[in-house]
Amino acid sequence: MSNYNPQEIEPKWQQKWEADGLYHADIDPTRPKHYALTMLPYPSGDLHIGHWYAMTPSDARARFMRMKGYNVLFPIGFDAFGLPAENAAIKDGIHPKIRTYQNIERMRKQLRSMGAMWDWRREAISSDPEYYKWTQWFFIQLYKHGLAYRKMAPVDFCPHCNTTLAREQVWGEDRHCERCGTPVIKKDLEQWFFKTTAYAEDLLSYEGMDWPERVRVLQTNWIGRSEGAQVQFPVADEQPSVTEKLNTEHCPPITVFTTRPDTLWGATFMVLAPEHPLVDILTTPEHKAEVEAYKLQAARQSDIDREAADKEKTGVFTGGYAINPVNDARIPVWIADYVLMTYGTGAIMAVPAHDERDFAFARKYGLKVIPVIQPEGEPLLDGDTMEAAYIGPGRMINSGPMDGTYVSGKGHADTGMQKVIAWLEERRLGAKAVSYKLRDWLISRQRYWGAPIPMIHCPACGWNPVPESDLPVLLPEDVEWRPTGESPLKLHPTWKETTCPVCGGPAERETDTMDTFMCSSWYHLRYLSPWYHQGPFDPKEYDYWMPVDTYTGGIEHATMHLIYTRFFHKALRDMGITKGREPMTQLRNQGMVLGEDGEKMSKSRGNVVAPDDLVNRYGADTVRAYLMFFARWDMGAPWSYAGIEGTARWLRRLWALVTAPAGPAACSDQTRRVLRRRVHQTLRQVTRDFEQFEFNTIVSALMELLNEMTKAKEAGAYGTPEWNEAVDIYLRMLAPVCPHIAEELWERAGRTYSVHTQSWPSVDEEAAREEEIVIPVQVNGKLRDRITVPADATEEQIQAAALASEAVQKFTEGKPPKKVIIAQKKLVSIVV
RNA sequence: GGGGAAGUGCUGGAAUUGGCAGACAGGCAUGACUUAGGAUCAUGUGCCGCAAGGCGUACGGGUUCAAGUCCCGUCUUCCCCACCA
Repeated sequence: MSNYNPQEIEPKWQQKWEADGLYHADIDPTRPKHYALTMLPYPSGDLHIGHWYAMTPSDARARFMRMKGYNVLFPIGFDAFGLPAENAAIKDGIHPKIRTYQNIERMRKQLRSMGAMWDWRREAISSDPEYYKWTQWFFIQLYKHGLAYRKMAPVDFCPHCNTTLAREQVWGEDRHCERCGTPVIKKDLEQWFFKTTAYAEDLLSYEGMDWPERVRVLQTNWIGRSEGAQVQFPVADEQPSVTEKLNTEHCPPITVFTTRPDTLWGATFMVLAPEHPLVDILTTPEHKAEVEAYKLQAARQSDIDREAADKEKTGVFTGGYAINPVNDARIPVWIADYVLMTYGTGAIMAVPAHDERDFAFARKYGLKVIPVIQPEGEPLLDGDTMEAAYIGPGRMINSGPMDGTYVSGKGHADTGMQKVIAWLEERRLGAKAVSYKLRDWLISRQRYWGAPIPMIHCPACGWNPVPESDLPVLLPEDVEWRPTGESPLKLHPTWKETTCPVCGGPAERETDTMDTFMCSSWYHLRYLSPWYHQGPFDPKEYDYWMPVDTYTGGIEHATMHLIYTRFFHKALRDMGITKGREPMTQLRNQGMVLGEDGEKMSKSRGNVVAPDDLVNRYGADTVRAYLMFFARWDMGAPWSYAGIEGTARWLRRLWALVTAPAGPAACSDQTRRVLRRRVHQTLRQVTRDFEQFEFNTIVSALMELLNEMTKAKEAGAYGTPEWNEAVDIYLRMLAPVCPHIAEELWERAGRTYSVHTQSWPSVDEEAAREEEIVIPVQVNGKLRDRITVPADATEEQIQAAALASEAVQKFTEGKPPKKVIIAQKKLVSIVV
């Protein structure tokens, strides 16, 4: 008998599986398919324990599904474009391409050490020209369908990374860069956007999707749908300045979005965002200086400063007036930075009596407060003496024709509200409207290491896409990296020079590259056929494998990648490129492995756990099993070196139990029956836990069964048919968790290669059934005894046995029971 | 300020969803084997109590024969969003 030596058996089996193509997934119409996808890694250099934590249970689940009879596709690749490689290049001069592909080579080796069932033939790398050719092609499709457009926009800009950031890449109260932690600044740039907002409504539906509630809530809040009305407020007093500036008699009305049209009669002033286009027109000469100063200050102010103001509202009067369309009241127009140009229409009607922010502003600047919603059973509200805005339900007052209408207050689009909207629509003063917080996706990045945006600008013909036959637009390799804030492609002497695809005249390429979330929005499609050249994917492969059945990854992508990829799928679907409502049917998120100190792992803290070291010391199987065992997968936990010993011990004991010889079989029928029962009970639980992604209890159930088997072996069960079945089923259950030791022991047990092509055993319910059951007996809610009865005992028999118990009689003190409850044969409860 | 998740031994965590709280591990203690052990095995390990027994799932109430699980309130921690009209 040899000792368990993972360093010997693991590479051996990995090589054999690879050589045999054991994990190749090919179209097979005779079997149901299962597309198991785990989020692809960024090639940072070394595989992190977090990658193991995310990927090995996903692999185990994919293996389980395969044994269940599914044709399982479990692919892998690299999200290889991105900032870190380029930032490193600026620092040490190593070309991002060289570094990235070196890292990929290194990480491939590390990934292989997991023993996962990846089909490496389907590997896709987003920085390969054959890959980003299609990323560019998708951009052009989106452009052609009006979903990509260019506009000047104030963007968040990281002065350290020298690039723009999407809204979701700006983190924290100090609004710092997701990658480097530097506080971001605002900058005005011409940028490319995708119209994600066109799909806001579609993205809010999760019909038919098995996604965690948590992710759905995060996405729903992120999309931020509000119902209300748009209302036009005409500008009052056509001033000479207005007609002059506009060259027309009439100034356009100020349009506002409100969720409280029922409070329209209480609108006593208006507030525009400082950037609002009507500000200049409305501002009177005597207020011009003040308004200009405020605008300048607001523009200069970073968002940090706005926060630091501790929500103290500031603003200035423009001197202009608007007319409240419902009651013709002449109301002043102010500007204030608490109104955001990026939400709604960039202008609000202020109803201080019923909105907290407007109330604070009105009190600060002495503006009128008119209550229009009266809470029932309360003294009449008085605008001069109110101490806070009233946002609750009540009846409309001071509202002319609407007086007496009941409304439910903030956040309720009730019938009262509908009535007001209908009234507005009848008079063409406004209309029902929906507003979203979601903004269009800014995809331009002023960086080198990304997919070039395939657009050409011609002085005569404007912007046009690169002809599809010219794709890919290749990244030049001879570039310089300088932290200038401009794309290195712009500084390249010749790269941007090209000809216009329309007129043939001299033209310039777009020098920005695409946000890497663009690359990762469709990688699950490239995996289908990375060898395919006629399109982004082979439709045959698509029709067989899509949609993704199980998608696993971190929750941090809830409002980024997971929204983008859904948008992408839906946009492509409407172009006839993809099919179905959604790209990923089921989603499961793992938690995070923290350092031993309970803090997030980081090099600077020195609490990083290197999986390579663990594999060298314990073997991949132990690391896999421990990562599944030591925490609830969806929760994560701090790492513990102490805990892994227990898992290592378990596999050593298993090895010894299966490989050590034993005497001839000589054991009771009872021992054999009990062994078989335990095996099938464990199988039942493990099957259920795999289905529900509860990996920690899979391992603990296998540990328990090993303890039972050890006892059975001591009782002489070795060599019996029950023993052989136990080993057989045990190794099959172990195979998804610890593929190497399962394969080795399977071979040593004399079974045919490979354990991984075996089917998942089915539970023999008859064998799993208990013959006798132990039922706890409570008297007045307190546990007093346990009785043992045959499993098929009737409730009457159980009750009789319970009442006959000495311990029970002692506590009932001879009194007749008032009530006896037998709960699903699990417990007897006696009340006296 | 809004939304969400969680709170169980010394530690990680179980509890088949209202039915024996603490499975399985780690740690610790005692013992065995050993020149040695980052090896192995055995036993014990929620708290109080000599015991009978009592008490125990953040805290306070409630529903129920029965509550870690359901309801109401409070506290703590973490995550996300945050002037969103």
